[in-house]
Amino acid sequence: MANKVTLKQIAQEVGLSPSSVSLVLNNRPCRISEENRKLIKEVAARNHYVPNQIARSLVMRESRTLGLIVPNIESRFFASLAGSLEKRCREDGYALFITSSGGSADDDLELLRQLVTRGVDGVFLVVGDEFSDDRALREEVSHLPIPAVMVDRAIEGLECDKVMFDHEMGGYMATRYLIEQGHRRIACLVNARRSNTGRKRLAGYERALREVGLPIDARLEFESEYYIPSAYEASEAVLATDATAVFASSDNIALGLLKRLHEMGKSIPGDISVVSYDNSAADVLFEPALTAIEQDPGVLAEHAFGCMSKRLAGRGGRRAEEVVLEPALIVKDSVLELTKHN
Amino acid sequence: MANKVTLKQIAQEVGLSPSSVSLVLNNRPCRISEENRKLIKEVAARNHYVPNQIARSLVMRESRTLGLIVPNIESRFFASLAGSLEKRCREDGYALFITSSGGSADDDLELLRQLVTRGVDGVFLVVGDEFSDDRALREEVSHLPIPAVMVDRAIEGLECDKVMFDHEMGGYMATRYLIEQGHRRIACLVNARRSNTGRKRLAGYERALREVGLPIDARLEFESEYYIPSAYEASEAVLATDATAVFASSDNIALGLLKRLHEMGKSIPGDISVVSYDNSAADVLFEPALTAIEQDPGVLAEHAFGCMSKRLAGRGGRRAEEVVLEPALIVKDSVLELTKHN
DNA sequence: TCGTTGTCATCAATCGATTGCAATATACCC
DNA sequence: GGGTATATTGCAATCGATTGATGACAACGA
Repeated sequence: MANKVTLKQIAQEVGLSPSSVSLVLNNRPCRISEENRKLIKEVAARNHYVPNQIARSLVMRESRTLGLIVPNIESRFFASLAGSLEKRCREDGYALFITSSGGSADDDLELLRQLVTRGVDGVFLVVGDEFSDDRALREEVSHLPIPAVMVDRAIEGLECDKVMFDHEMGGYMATRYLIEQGHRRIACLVNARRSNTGRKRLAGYERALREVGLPIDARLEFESEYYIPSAYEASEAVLATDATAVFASSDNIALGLLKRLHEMGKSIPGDISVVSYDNSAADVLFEPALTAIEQDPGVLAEHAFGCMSKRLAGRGGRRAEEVVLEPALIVKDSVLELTKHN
Repeated sequence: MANKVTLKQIAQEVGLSPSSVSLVLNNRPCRISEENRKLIKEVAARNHYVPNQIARSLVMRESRTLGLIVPNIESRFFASLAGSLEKRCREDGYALFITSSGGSADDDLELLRQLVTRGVDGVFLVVGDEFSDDRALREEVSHLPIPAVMVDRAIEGLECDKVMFDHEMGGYMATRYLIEQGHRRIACLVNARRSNTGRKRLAGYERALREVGLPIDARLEFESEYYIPSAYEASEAVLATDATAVFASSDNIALGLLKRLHEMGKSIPGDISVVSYDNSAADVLFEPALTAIEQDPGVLAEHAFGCMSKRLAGRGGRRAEEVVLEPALIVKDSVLELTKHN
């Protein structure tokens, strides 16, 4: 374990002042003899000198570092988002610090503070979906000294750049598609109690039904958290209905459902049709391949970075920007077309 | 977007010196009147004062922050490792900065520098598996001014704490199990060309065969990257052999294999048995459930943090510590027991 | 000899916090 | 009232780098 080498030490060794060393190593326009330049660079290299960014950003007031807070890095969707975002940041010379909060507003707040006080130039926030008490978090975000972009989900009523897919539209598209395929009794399995996105997807589901005059039947609306076991538990009740199709509002929910279906010896789409959400596990073999509403994390990342970039360049407008992206329906093999004899 | 508030400003507002404010806000033992204490805290709160960690760690020379570099955060295994590690760090009051390199040694190096110069107190490295040119990286790691712990994989010949599962043992266990189930023609699909771990797993596979006197047949050893499409491509050749079982040296490889198997109408384990690796997608429905060698990322994280913790406390030995963990065989339904009539 | 120009390099302030030591004010004691 | 304790608070250096302002010195012309 080597010691940290400082500018001053390098300066001492070459017999010049710290200023000169700094100037040379940063390739600033300055009048230092070619001879000394070489010497400085050589000594710096030999000593494995790396400038202390902490000291540097203290005076420069920028770190070319961005932060990201996701609720759970172990989720495929967020992992993918984080991956895309990091690549994008790096392209522009920013490092991205990815943090995972566990989903509670308190942890979110703590991480946000950590990032801010560590001098990131901006933060991407995937927070505020769960209905934990987020007043403190909201307060903090609204007083942030750096730009923030909310991604995928938002804290309600907060003036802040937002980039997200239209969850209501996604729910609508999924349901609409099932209707078009001749389904009339369509159940849904959503996380409406604890998630804004879940609520919106549910709203879309209901709008699609309403639009064609189908009844909104509370007995067909089921609740599940965004975790496989939760959906697995909830699925039994779903299967006890007379629904011919289910709209599962996330991949994990679909996976839980599938597991239960499989155990009960039901086949898809023979016994029941399924439309899933996210499509984030599309590369994994499913039997059958799941028809799903896709929201590409890469696209989300691209737009989020765009917003951030503008703000960082001071080109952001006074008002918050709101980017709403349209999800896509990816048709595969999990929906049966019913002959229409309703 | 609020302005950043500094100690000095708070001091000015309360009419005391910055030192006093610092002392009070950090709850240092000092003799400041109760009255002023209250005043300071109130003003600080009202102004949303958050200490600038950058300035602070400059003088304190510690940031209570750790860094992690993984090759690809989108991989389930690394995502899970990152998640576990972050939780563990937080328990001890450390924030973890997760970065994802993309797998090239150059990017690893760049990220490592970023982390170090940003003042993390230590780094966890999941690097050095791919055979890119890692001389510079190795050089850098060996001159690091902070503790480093290599996790899951290591740069060969580098004196540095290491925590990893015994990959050779994993390959051995998988193959041994297949042999015990009566298989004699056992193929393997590994990433031996570009991965140390792959090489070791292959070595384990060969040891198991050798141990029972089975021939090591190069025609049964196939190469695949750790990505689904790569395995998918390679799988056709595997299926053209007379193997009754395949050892797939990662979950992704197994998934690619399964996809191809499925397309060819082959059933598992009826037509061919499969043992996979990682078991990181265990919660996902596979048909059938995959028998696999499991290496729990949580365990890896726990030990890695343990090493780091020791180093940070100065309790680390002079020599590097090396923790080798034994993987576990998780038996499920993808292996057929053959009646022994070899 | 003085002034001018040009070249090479350094000074010193600054970023925002921490902290050992010094300083001031008040109280207390004989 | 003189002197010591004690309670409060401030000074100034420090961490490691950046940068606008300045200085030193040589060569050259008049």
